[in-house]
Amino acid sequence: MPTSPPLSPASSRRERRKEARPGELLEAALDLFVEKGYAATKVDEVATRAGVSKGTLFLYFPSKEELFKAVVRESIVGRFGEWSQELAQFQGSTADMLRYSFTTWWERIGSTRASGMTKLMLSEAGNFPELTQFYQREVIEPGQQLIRSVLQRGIERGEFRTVNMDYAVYAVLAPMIFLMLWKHSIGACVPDAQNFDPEVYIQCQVDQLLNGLLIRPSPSPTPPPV
Amino acid sequence: MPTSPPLSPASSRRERRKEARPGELLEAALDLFVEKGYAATKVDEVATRAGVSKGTLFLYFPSKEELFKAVVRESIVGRFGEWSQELAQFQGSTADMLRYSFTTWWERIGSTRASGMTKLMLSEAGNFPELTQFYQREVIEPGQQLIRSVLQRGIERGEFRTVNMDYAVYAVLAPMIFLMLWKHSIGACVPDAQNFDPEVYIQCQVDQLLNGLLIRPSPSPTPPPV
Amino acid sequence: MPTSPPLSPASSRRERRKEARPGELLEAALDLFVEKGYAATKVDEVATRAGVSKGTLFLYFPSKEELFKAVVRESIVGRFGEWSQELAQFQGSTADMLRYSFTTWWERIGSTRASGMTKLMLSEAGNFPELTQFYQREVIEPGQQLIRSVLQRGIERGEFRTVNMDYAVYAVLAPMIFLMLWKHSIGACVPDAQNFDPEVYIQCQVDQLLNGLLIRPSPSPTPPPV
Amino acid sequence: MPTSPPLSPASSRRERRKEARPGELLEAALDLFVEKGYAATKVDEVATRAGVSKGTLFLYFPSKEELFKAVVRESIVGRFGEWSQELAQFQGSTADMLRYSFTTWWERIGSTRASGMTKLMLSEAGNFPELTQFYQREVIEPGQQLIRSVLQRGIERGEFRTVNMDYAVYAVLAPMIFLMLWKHSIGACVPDAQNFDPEVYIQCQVDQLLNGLLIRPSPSPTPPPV
DNA sequence: GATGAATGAGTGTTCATTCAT
DNA sequence: TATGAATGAACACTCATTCAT
Repeated sequence: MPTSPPLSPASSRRERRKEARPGELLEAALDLFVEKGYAATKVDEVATRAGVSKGTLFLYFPSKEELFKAVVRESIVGRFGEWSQELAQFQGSTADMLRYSFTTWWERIGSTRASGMTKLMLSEAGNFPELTQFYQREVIEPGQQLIRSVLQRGIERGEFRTVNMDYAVYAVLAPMIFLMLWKHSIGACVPDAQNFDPEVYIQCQVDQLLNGLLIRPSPSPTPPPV
Repeated sequence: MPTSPPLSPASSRRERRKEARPGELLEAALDLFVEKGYAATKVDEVATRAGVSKGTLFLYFPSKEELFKAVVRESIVGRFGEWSQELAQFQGSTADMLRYSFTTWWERIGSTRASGMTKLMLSEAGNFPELTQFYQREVIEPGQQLIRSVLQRGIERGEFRTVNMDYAVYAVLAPMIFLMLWKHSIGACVPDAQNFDPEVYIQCQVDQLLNGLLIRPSPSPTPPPV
Repeated sequence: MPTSPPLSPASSRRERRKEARPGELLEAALDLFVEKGYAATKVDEVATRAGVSKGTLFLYFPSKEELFKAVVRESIVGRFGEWSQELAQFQGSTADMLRYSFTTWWERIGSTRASGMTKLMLSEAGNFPELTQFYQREVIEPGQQLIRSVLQRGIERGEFRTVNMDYAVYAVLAPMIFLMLWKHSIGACVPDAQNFDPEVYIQCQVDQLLNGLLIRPSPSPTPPPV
Repeated sequence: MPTSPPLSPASSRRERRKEARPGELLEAALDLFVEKGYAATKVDEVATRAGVSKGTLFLYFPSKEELFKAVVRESIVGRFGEWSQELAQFQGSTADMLRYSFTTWWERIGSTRASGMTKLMLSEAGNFPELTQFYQREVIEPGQQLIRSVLQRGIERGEFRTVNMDYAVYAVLAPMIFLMLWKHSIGACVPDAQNFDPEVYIQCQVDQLLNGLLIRPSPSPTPPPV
């Protein structure tokens, strides 16, 4: 080819951008879906925010619905594997382990945009049943498994009471889900709810989770070593 | 004509229907909003389900948005007064009181369609800022107050630990919100989540709430009388 | 009849009102049609302003269109007969006669609601062809005839130039129509057009009509008596 | 293929259409607005007549109201500049100048569809207050200024009587407005009004405007040179 | 006669999706 | 590959008209 080869950085930038297109679109879509919900998000807006035309969006995603599904799939944290390993190697009391779990969850998920995704997923579950099942399979189930393993450890090591495992999981899950939901609904709208501090919330929830409400003879937050 | 005369004119079919219209429409709207979400619910469908024409709906509600607001108001607001009185007169331990609160909440709200509206309200919060503030003011705030009063009683009577009240409220609220959310999202889509029993869930949550996870010297769920 | 005869004024009032219904409706309709035009006037509003229900309106007028036609027909001033007689007996110069015509037209038509009717008729002419023809026959034609007779008198008495009668009529008509139109369009919207005085306008138009723009040797507004 | 290649890409059918769209839509809208009035004109019909779909119309005009405004702006505004210059350079008597003004007005506005828009604008003035003010500012005011300048010239050169300028303007304006109104209302509906010749009308109006009705010593249409 | 609840065809407007360039 | 002009099916909402009471 006698024409000039793509030496110019502009050209390479373009190439890079080209490959990055779907990612940029997913980013933009994630933001908007989280911010406004599925129906209120316009593909036009997604494309514009991603810096491409509406037509281009449909080059990569055959429909708005597929775009949404892709966003959910893409933004799902597949980090349960490493997380699981991390916890497997955890040294120390299970109470500390639980506390650590909550803290790292907040750092890695709760405080990031991924939490918005979860809220969105839960909100739209009814309209995307297959997606919901996918989500259940890929996120919920592994997540619950992780929680279960922590609880199991606590029980086996004689630190935790022997609770009904099937439902105890929710005692751990609920505060997390609640926090994600709250942040993206009431918390984002009602101004005087702004002096709600997520990190304090988490500390209180863990404390509550471990110690319960009732006065106990030995009031130490962490139980005495057996 | 010897046949029964229309004794009470108010009981004529037309008249009765007229008075019932708003209620029937709210019923239909409640069903559909809960089932499909705000955007996916068409006013046509609401009207049809209520057995009237589209025009009639607009006779009673000036817009879809107002219809939604009316459903929210109707389906959630207003029972806090009697509830509050009920609890004020409660005899017995605060643990029992808490258990009672959860149970009646489930009977009156959690297990009804109102829970679907709560889920929807939280999902759509961002799209209806004024409604969200109304909801915060009329529902959330009174609800939290109720919870607070129970916790306060427990602490004052020496039954509960002295916890950070501002955040302890969420330890009670979160399981409820979670349950409503769960029922209407994952729970409604994932078939094998069907062996999830809300009543067991509630019992477990209350138990957990009171006793915490950690082993305690006296393992009785309700503490021995001091 | 043992029941009380309708002696009460309330009853007679009602009866009177009943007979007056169509008139009240026409009044209200005239006001609203003039104010907002045909399309922007809602039958609901007409009925409400007339103090009856929408259904009642349709008892007297089979459709909005017929109501409009009735309004036009009703509000037409059938006073051309007496007017014609009045002018036939006029003593004095035809210039004075013209001036008198303008003045009385303003008093009887131009300054009254009837002028709004004319504006309305002209605005909606295209959408009500049959009505327009009726209007032409009942209003325009007699009106032009009246103007023609004045001009004719002026010419025959040697006061007016011999002008093309078919078109000279419009020189008299145009200022009147213009005034009616202006009042109800620009004049009603543009605030700074408020220092427009219709009576001065009329005086100027008559003066102009008689004397023209060009300088003339004898500059007296009214010509010297022959 | 030996057939002519698309030499200029801009001339491709699609491209050319694109650029022509707003114009075609304005044309169609102008026709329909003039023919049926604002309310009776359906955007569907406008689009169809312009050969596009309804959606396309909203690509170029955000609402029916804006379309209407655009038609008004397009069809009437903007020729005052050149007109003003033309008249400033006019040589000859002011009577001739006035006659010339009427003639060119008829050629450029009166006889075109723009006159229909003027009529519509005046009819709908009350329903579009902001548009009416715009119209007043952009059309009426400059137009009156033009007329005023002609009259001023006549007076200053000693050709015209010293008339009340504020109202004399209407003596020139009224015949024009009347003609536009007449053409599109009575004139378009009443068949026997068809032997009304606008050009004769204009000649007569100018003659009348200059000479008035009254007999004058020197009956020459144009005054003798001073 | 009078009501006003009910209707449903019709209207402006939106927006995901297509496709010629 | 990327564009953006074009589409048309849908939707919320209106309002003249009907009719049981």
